[in-house]
Amino acid sequence: MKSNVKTRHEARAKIIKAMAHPSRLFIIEELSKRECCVNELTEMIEADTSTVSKHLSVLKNAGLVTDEKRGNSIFYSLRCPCIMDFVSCVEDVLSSNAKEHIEILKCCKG
Amino acid sequence: MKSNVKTRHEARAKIIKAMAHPSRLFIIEELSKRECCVNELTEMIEADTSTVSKHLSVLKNAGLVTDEKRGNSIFYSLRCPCIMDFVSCVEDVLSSNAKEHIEILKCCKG
DNA sequence: TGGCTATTTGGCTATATTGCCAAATATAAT
DNA sequence: ATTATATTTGGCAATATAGCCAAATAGCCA
Repeated sequence: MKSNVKTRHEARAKIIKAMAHPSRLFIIEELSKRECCVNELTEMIEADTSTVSKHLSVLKNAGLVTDEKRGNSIFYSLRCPCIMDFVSCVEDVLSSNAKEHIEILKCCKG
Repeated sequence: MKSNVKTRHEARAKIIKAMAHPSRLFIIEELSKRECCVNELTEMIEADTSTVSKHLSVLKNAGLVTDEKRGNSIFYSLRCPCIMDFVSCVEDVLSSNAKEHIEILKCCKG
């Protein structure tokens, strides 16, 4: 693979990898509705605060979210709303998978 | 997090995780142009055949690609072309990141 | 100042992923 | 049948990730 092509895909993979976790997808979905602080997300996810904080830092590092300190809290928000379009594409794959499984079941039954 | 919400995000994460690797993104991009067999992809990627084969099985397992045996080879193709729309969203994030870095540099220079 | 709340960081263990090699399998061609 | 070609599988070592606890940090308020 040519070096510049490799670099391009590494950059993309970095961002996609940041999304590739259930809790982080949950966070992305919540932030697409409204900005949230760490505490709010922690309560929703029901994990350790430090764990959620680390997830947020992964997302921030990838450039998917931004944070803003206001009063006592830090509010996170989604940086590129187009991310949610992607989630809908993932849903397409999922339903496509489900259809195929149903087809396979039909075939088994004969 | 409610159990059904958790399940939904786990399913999504599984698919996204399958995309989250430079070589697999390269494969997805190539397959979006035309179907390819393992050998072709192996030559392009310049890795061990077994490595590429395993990447393909990850993609297949997630339902992102299908394979079809023809003659001596197995041809892989992309199952949901909308995946490429997502890649363009990732590009948005990347260029948005780049812009921000440039802004930061400007600020430093004063 | 000193305590309070919100968040991040360090450290650790458990688990998952990657990529190579060698070996197994499958199919085509001679 | 034997050989050659294409692909997958098993095994292993190196590396990366996840999540918890404890401790550190930062800003607010009395």
